[in-house]
Amino acid sequence: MVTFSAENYLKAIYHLAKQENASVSTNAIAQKMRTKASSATDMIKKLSDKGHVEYQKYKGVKLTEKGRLAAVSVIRKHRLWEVFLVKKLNFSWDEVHEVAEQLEHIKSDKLTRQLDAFLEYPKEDPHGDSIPDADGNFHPTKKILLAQINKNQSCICVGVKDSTTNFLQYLDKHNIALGTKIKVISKESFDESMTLKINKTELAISKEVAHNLFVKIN
Amino acid sequence: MVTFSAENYLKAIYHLAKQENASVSTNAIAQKMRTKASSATDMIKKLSDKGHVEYQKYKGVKLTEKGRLAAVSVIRKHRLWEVFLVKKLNFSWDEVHEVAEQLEHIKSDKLTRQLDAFLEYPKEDPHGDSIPDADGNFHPTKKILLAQINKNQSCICVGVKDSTTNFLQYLDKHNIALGTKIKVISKESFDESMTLKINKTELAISKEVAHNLFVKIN
DNA sequence: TTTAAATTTTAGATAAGACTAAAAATTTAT
DNA sequence: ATAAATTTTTAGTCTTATCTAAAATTTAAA
Repeated sequence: MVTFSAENYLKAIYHLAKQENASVSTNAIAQKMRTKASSATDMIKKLSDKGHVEYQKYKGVKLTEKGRLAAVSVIRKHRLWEVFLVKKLNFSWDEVHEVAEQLEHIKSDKLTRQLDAFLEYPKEDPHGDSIPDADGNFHPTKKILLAQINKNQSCICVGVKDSTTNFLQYLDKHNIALGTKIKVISKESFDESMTLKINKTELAISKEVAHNLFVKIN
Repeated sequence: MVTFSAENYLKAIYHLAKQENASVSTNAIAQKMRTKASSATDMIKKLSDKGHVEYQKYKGVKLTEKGRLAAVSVIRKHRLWEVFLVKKLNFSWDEVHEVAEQLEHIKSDKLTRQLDAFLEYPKEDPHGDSIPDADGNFHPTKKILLAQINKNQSCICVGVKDSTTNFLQYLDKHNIALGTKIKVISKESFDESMTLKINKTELAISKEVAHNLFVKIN
């Protein structure tokens, strides 16, 4: 049985590795986990003993396939729960993370499977991040920043980069939510501002907004 | 912060105390928690230090109001999650307990509140047990055994006492589920068997069935 | 390339929760 | 009422996860 703490370390290592096969340093792990390097070393040894990471003293760690699967399983659960919280329990985007951090550790394959079905097999979480399937495979993430959408192109809001209450309230006020269809009417190259069409209404947005909203095409 | 383990002990003490104000012995707690008496003593001291129980050496413990509220809060969450699992995720009655044992420890008032609303404020869990409200008050449980229903009286199935797969499959086969309306057509005093009417169909059941099905009147 | 700085590991402590074995207190039985 | 049995507590050990301080190693700089 993998402990909650071990699962969190695996997740941290997974996120830090980003590009497959990169080695992650003890310090980086400690920072991400908000602990001390010595604590990270301790846990690394345990993970290594259990075959979740490949470890060479002073050289950092790499996830094994077993470790990667364990990490991705936690990420899958985290993201499914986030969808549940937003879609079914009316949580806002910025409230879900803390609760999902707890829910992601619940151990029950049936629960995960049924939750996935109940949510109708979502492909992305409320931040626009791809949800891995039960086998640990990712559907490639299609999310890009709104700033990268061309003139006259349409897209769908899938998440936010900045999830401060401030920004979320701004979005709320202008009727931008998860799934909202957005069409880019014009782009100003000098200040990177944009004009959008949202439900027949035009909206002028700044560079800041365009760079903090994730969308997907189609 | 109350640990998972402390929450489980509080729950155990609550269930063991049954009638308010009864003192619970160390051994009883240890048995219920499937640990040793010495472990129970250790935890009792911690709970006492934190004001969750009143403790006198060799005399057992009583929950304080603070302890009672903590226990009831866990029970509330447990039962709400059970309803969720059965009603929304198609779990059967006997599969929910293990998972609910994990989910009951998730800490988020908003989660509990919204889950309650999402489930439309259920009053009973799938076993027919009353779900305490957010202030720790119970709506009195109305569940009784089917065996206690009089001839010509109608009732609604709210839970099972015996939750073996065998029994659940029997119920399934005869179209008895949570919420099924049951009318008692006749009762045999010599073997305590009964004849029921379920959706226009008559069904003869044995004493064993009558004593393992919980129902409520009205 | 040798010293200085940063990183990583080890050693030794602490706290939570559990255990065993033994001591203390309470009950039960004779 | 005293011995025997049972219950409860204490004392000491173990594991997991954390910490601090010090030692070892690697990296960077002069």
